[in-house]
Amino acid sequence: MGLSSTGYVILGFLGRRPMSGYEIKSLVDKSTRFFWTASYGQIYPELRRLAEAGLIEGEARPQGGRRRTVYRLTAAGHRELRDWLADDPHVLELRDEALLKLFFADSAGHQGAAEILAAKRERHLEEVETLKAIEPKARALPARFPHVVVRYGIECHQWAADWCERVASELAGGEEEAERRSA
Amino acid sequence: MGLSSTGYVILGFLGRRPMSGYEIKSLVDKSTRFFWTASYGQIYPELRRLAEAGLIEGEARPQGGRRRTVYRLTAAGHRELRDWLADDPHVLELRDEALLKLFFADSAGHQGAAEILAAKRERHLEEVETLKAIEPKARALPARFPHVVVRYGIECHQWAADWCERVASELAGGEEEAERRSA
DNA sequence: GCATGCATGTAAGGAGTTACATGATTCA
DNA sequence: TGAATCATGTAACTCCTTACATGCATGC
Repeated sequence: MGLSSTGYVILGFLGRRPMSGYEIKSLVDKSTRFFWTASYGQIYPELRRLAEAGLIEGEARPQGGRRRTVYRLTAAGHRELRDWLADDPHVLELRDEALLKLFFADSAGHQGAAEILAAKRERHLEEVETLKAIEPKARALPARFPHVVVRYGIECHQWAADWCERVASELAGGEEEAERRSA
Repeated sequence: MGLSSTGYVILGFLGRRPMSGYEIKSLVDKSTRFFWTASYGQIYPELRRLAEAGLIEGEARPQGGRRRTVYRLTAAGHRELRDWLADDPHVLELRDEALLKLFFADSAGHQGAAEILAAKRERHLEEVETLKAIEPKARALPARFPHVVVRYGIECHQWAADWCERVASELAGGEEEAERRSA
């Protein structure tokens, strides 16, 4: 079928229960954003395309005078979601500016390298804190896997933070030696 | 100065030694692509912009009848590189389709979830193999940090593969229990 | 002679973000 | 009354990839 990646996020959320585009966006911001983002500029046009393709159905559900459209999966949408889940995942991309800087850290001096590592560590620890704040909510959900994924995030960022600390002390040890040699 | 992200990759490589756009691209493909990609469509226009901004200088260095331009950092380019390395890194983005599927795995059944975990594990192990093949070359480099970063990649993907295995067996244990209950 | 690698580039298009515009409702 | 939240949407823009075009050099 060749849906956009955002299309599958939408199908995934609608697989749980019917909801509006706005609600999908706020759930994305609270959950999948750590490994898969989506903006209004993608979500609303994609909702229209999915409806045209017959994978979802919209129903007007105004709240007072505030217009609102709630979407649900059709039978075809359920099939599409299941097929996608059964396919081998392909996208696995990382964009890590700290790692890029570390890669070029020979041009930064050993003080510079230490700062890059410290900043990277700090950043991962912030992510750990953010995810730990979310964790209880994920655990309370009727669905089981959101919590599994949150735990992945916590453990992964903690691992990365620990790696930074470990490498920083290895580097500091090596530097002391180098200083003795050059002294 | 507000360079594009590709601009800094170029400055980083030129910080080691002068080289052509083609060589930058092939080095990116062999090294930074695991956490920072760049295509010809970005590199060649960016080389021109960097030259216009006075951060790099191109010199014609044909090989026989084959035209070739080798770029080097100017003093301003060195400064720009050092300033960028000293700035706090900002971009840290992950796009992991397997994690997205796992997040929605409640719609996939426990067999489906097990398959997602197995596929994710397999993928991380492939990355480990790819990076292990590169590692000796990185270690042999005069620069020290490329090797540090390759080790990060190997250890990180190995950690992720192990996590998948651990969670898969937790899930399998839980499923046996659930089957006993429903039997 | 042909495949592979070196080398430079562009055009088209897809993906995604940001900013903006609009307007209702809720709650302090 | 004003801020925050709910709700939908678009326009402009950036970033980036893919595919293509060109042509020389090297080694089998």
